[in-house]
Amino acid sequence: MPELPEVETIKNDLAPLVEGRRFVEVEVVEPACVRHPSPEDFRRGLEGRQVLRLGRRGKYLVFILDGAAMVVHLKMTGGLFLSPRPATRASFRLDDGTRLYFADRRKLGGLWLVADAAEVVGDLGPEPLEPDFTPQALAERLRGRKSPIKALLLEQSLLAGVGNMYADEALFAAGIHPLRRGGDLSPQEVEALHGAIRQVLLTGIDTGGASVDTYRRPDGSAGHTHDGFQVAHRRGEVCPCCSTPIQRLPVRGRGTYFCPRCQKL
DNA sequence: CATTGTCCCTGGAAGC
DNA sequence: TGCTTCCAGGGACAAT
Repeated sequence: MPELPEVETIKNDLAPLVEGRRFVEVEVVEPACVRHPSPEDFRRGLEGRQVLRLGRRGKYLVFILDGAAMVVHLKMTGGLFLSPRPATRASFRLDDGTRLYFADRRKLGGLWLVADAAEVVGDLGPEPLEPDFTPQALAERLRGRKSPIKALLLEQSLLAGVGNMYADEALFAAGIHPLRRGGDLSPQEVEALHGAIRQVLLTGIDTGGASVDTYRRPDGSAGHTHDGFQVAHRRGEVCPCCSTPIQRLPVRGRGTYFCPRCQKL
């Protein structure tokens, strides 16, 4: 399930292959995956367009083109690959013969072709790895919020790019119970959480992303981040710090893993 | 605006 | 064994 580190890894893998290249042929296999404009206009609008830069905003991958942007969201099971894959929903050929395949088993992901990427990613919160994401900025966004901190960390308008796995890892690293009210965290706890968020995301990028489900890098290889997970998706295992069994509890319908001893309510 | 619930989608797991 | 049901969860959207 691609979150910020997985999308960043895909971006870093693909950037040297696509930057400066031109789309020469686009095939839409599953029209429903094209969110804007119509599949036919998407194909026509993309062909001939040059990729100036490959970027990322939150969990969105952004192809910055000459006069437009193609935005990709992988949701749960989407991926971009350099060779044919099962469940390919769209494919792209570049002017040097490179091919890209957008595959997505569950069809939840989407593609957009827009004049300005902000039309799709405009409502996202701050980038957690940018300098403007400070402990104070996080505290300000949590102020007055009564929802469980776990639910708030998943709000992309509050903070861009954190998903279920990294939210659990960050809360564990900060020693904060997932059901604590966001607005009730002390300044010290907010600072610890801020540092933990950045640390787990940077570790994720360093280790190629977490292949707990269908996530693979563009060349088909798996990431290694999940090998280092402390609690996320470790159902039935024990806390690496105190050996207490890891608990799983649904928070707003999302499976949440934590250590009841290291993360007290 | 804040909060909560529903829906989309498919394959693997669990249950009968 | 074979069938049915449940569940995973990002995020848009609707309801309150």
